[in-house]
Amino acid sequence: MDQLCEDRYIDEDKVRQAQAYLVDSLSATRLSEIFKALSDPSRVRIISALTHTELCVYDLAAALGMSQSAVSHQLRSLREMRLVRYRKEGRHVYYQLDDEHIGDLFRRGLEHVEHS
Amino acid sequence: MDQLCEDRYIDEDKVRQAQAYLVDSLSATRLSEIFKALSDPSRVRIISALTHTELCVYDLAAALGMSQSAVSHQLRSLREMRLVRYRKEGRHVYYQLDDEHIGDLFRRGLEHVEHS
DNA sequence: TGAATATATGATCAGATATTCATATATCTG
DNA sequence: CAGATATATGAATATCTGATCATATATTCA
Repeated sequence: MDQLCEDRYIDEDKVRQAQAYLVDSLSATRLSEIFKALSDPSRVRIISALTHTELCVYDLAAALGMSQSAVSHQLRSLREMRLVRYRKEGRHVYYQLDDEHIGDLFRRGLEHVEHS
Repeated sequence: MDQLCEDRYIDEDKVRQAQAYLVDSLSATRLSEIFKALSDPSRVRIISALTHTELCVYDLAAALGMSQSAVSHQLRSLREMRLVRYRKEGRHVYYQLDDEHIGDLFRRGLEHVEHS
């Protein structure tokens, strides 16, 4: 009864129908994490720089006008999200994109930005 | 001279080449804002609920298991980003997606999540 | 080995964000 | 008009985030 009263004003059918299409919580979280990777201007620029070539950290920082430390911290996140991978060559660490999906999303997002 | 010394260890050519492909700051910011819209699990679930039908605020809240207030605050952001639009019908406000790009990015992101 | 170079990381801090709570506004209904 | 319903919003708060600074680790080279 209390249950009914609490829910009295909700359109149960619409709610159930919406829930049927709703992504589950785990997928929602994973999805949000992918988009979070591209939700910061610095990371967008890092990703864009890496869409055409690999770069070592300091060249990347120089190209972006960011500090080495800031870039390194962001690369750490991107690494943990498995969006970039690296290879070491002497003192240098060269980064490149590791996830074709990200490049894809990046390009599609960019199209949208450019067409509006 | 100082200039040269500061830049001594950077691969100028690589940096210039990377900069040629870099998105400009404005595009990077716009792009990051689009992705930021989908960078939170609650908003992902709101967007997913609205991909198939319009919903009024309380039904949306009920479907998501969120408070009316929390949903309303998020809808405000989504409104300001022009990602959703609404129509009023009596006391109810029905929301739907306003940006075909978002639905597109959402679906593509979801594919990636489901295939990995 | 010691100095120079390249990158990573911990601490810190300012600003952003998401939620809750209380309340305001608006609409409908009797 | 008064009460009920539906949504919006401001304040407060806890958490997250991104940058900086200082410093640690690792590699090369003289």
